[in-house]
Amino acid sequence: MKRPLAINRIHHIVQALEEHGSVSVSDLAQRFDVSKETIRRDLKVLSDQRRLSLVHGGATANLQAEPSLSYREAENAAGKSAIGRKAASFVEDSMVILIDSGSTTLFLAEALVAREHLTVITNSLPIALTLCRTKSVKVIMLGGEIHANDEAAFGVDTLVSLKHYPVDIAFVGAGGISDEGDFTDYSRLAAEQRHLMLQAGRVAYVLADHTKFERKTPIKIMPGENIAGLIVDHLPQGLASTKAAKARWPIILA
Amino acid sequence: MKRPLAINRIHHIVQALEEHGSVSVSDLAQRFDVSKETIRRDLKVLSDQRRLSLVHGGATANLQAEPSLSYREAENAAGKSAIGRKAASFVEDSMVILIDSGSTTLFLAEALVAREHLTVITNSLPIALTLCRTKSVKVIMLGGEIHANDEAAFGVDTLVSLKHYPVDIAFVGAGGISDEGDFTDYSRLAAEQRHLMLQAGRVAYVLADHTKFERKTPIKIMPGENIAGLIVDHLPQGLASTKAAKARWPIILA
DNA sequence: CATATAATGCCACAAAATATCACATAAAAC
DNA sequence: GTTTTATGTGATATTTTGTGGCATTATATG
Repeated sequence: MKRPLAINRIHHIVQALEEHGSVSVSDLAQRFDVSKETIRRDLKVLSDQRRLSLVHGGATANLQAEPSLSYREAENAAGKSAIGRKAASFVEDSMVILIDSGSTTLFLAEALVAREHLTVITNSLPIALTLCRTKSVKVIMLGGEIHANDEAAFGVDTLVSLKHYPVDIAFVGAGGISDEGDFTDYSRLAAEQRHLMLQAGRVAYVLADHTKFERKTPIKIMPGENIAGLIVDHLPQGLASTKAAKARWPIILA
Repeated sequence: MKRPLAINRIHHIVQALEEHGSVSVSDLAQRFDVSKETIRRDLKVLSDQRRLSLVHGGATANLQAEPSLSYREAENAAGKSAIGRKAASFVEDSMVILIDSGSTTLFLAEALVAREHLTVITNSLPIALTLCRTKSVKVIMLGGEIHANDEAAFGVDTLVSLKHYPVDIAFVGAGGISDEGDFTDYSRLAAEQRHLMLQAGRVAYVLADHTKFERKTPIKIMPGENIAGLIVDHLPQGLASTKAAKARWPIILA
């Protein structure tokens, strides 16, 4: 039996996506007279290439206009919110705290809006904006090059400014957690910056929701001696990263 | 058998929300021919994503994600918008430009969102956020203490960072214009910072709408030799400040 | 202001559509 | 001929949706 070329399907799917904004598995299966499973595999390939986003029943075009941070804010919002509130419970009035960029830490910032006499140092634009509008929290923005995905500053300027502030508690995020229990990041610069942020606080907490235990990013964030705990929403069972993290850090469940 | 893609509903809901500002559960249920419970679940998802706010019977657009309500409701928005567009016309691709904080300069930033290969240095949180979301403009944030009223960074950190960047054009605001035609500001620090911002550019433009000619603020911003013009929406007649400014600076009408 | 009434929201469960996975098979490549 | 790749199939798991009962909220009416 002759087999139609798969590349034609792929091409057609991309075209249909541009035309209609979304495609459905059943429609495509019927149109090309192949099984739905095959279409799903095609869509998975395109999804891995970031050319579309999978949704139940099909796929949808990647919207460029949608800010990536807001998108990440979307996934596991409940868990991240709980982590934010838990982290906020360690903060007392008149403290100087450092808040790293990220979707999870943004929830921490939101949990702090009612506080008074607080000084917050951050490299995140949305966190700075959220807290400065409260008028009761003093905000210091760390400058530097803005990474669009994080909506936050990274770079030499950031690292230099960081040194000038005495920080009571540092709240730092992570890109992922390795099988050895190390916190990891996607770039050397980000990992170095997070390392120095951890060092900057008298004590430091790492904020990570459960999805981070399955996410592997290539660079290790060197930990400091002052890590008081890893705040998570819950621990995924049966993962090497979970087991290693439990052995290495005090786990704080939100 | 075949089920319409849920993502299309979501897209339509978001679109209807942008168009009308609010949506109702019953209308949506009828339009898509699904149960009201399904619509409620859709709205719940969007609510978790902070893309709308639930209200009894439907949902309303969420303005919280907008850059800044205060800026959007700025007085003389039309005039400031014209100034912003005029200022943007001096900017060419691949330039490095400095944009000061303020409501007028925010309109300049919005006029630049479609540009490519541009580097923008700013101390303003909403400007940085607006431009970094374009993904085609490189943004460098000047750090420092955030002043809540300006939603922008001021201070030693800001001044120090400023020195490291070679700026083609500096666009600077002003708190007011004195009877001698000098630009003035609220505080010594802000005036000093604006002075250095003016100096930082090969050329500099001052952005001020007509209301500034009647506004007197106490501290003089020392001007540099490189001021290429004062961009205004229109000149109020019969004021000492207008006459003096016309004599001292090239006036550019937006 | 209190109460009645209708509309809306919430929850739990069941049914249907869809997704996932392991495995079998046929085509293509070597 | 063997290996690799693509596709189909069926069992099982997950997600989505609708329904009905009950709680809550809005609106009208007295």
